[in-house]
Amino acid sequence: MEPLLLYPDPPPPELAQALDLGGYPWKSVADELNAQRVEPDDGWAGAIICADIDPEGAFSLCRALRKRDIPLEPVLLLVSGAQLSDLELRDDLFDDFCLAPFHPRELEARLKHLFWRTGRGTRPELIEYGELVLNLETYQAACAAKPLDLTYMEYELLKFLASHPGKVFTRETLLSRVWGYEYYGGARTVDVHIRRLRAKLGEEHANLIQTVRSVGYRFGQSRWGV
Amino acid sequence: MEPLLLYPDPPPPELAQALDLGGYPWKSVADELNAQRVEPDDGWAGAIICADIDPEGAFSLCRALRKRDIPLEPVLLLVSGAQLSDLELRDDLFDDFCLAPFHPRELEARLKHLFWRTGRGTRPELIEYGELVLNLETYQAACAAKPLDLTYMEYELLKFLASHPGKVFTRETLLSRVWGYEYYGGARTVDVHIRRLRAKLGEEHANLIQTVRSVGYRFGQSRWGV
DNA sequence: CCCTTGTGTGAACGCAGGATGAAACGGAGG
DNA sequence: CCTCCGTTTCATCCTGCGTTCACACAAGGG
Repeated sequence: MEPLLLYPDPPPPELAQALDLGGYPWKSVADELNAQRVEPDDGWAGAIICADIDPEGAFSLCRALRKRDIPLEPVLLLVSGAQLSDLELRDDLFDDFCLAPFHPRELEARLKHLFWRTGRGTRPELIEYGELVLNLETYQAACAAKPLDLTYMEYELLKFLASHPGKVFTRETLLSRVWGYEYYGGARTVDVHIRRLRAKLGEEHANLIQTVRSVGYRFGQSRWGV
Repeated sequence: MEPLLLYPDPPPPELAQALDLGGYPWKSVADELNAQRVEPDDGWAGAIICADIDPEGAFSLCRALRKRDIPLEPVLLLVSGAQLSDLELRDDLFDDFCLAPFHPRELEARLKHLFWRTGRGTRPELIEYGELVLNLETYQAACAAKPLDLTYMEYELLKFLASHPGKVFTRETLLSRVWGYEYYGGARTVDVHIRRLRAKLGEEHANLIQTVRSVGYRFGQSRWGV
């Protein structure tokens, strides 16, 4: 995901913290010139402008962002309660605003709704390990940029293993955690699914799933290296 | 100025008071039927839906308002902090939201900004995906420049799927989001509608809707391709 | 070296979940 | 009241895939 543009530089610590916790990358800038210089190749994902410290600079930056050939959006404004009445005259400079001090979850909800409105969609939930990527929303998996056609149980098994890399699971544990607690069937079922997963991962990545003899299976490298 | 639609009936006293002080006329309604009965000749100016008391009724009213021939907008949602995480999947049901308890001036600022925004018609009236086009204003659909004759439920289902391309939905989710929360019927109903959609899309585009076995259905491809 | 134990391999079975066809239901309009 | 059309439900068929087995192979221990 492209980073968000933040103003001022440095941004308020609680803002930076909220974005970091939410997993949103960001860069802070001091003015429009600075913004152009550090702009990533793919452009900004949006902007969060903090207007309660330096309103003048904030609004002038908003104006500059909007005057670009491709206006930067969405723009989320952080304002204090005392500034609410000033917003009316600047409706065109921002897409949404949030009262400071804000609750991190309100900020995230506003970001998500803004991204939805502006058509950028929300970030998909992903599990990544090396070249392997699992998209939890679309139930799709890919390895080395090549999509894997996994069945339901294969996907669930791989998802469970990949979300605990390095950890060894016995067949019984896998059966109870992936198949369900009340499951009662042969433990060799796990073997077969592991086999099919390895086959679909391809020879090159089959070693992502390792056998730990007389114990079970492990995804990825152990912490001590192999 | 036309009145605002308020929910529930009676509305929270602090909401009514804030609007009265701001000089905004309003009428409160108990449901969509009620809303149609007391609707003024010139229509509503917008809606403020309080969702922290009765979320079910609130969201179902939102949906009804959006499904009108001329969707009611703007819709401002009042939510409690605990509901923030629920908003993500209902992005299409409202235009802005405000945390309760709210400051009267924040509410007014949001209203003003909403009126400004909607006055310029920023709401997307088209959904496009590949050769498929949905015109939300005329309730018409076309695929490969050929018009599709869809029934109401078919259109609603396709609209919902196409506005979340790539994402997988279970039948239960589809029933609750497209048919409505209070819907209680067999899940196979979804299958039949999917079948008809695929048939009307034609053999060439039937694969726009994919079956994810033992999970549900997905519209379109993910960004990795198939 | 054999024996035991544990895992990889190939193939077959059987069932659940989805597709399909058709009939019943219900509301709107004439 | 009847008819039409959209929706829902039911019954049936079919396929994918999860499960199981039998066997071959590898590892480790005495």
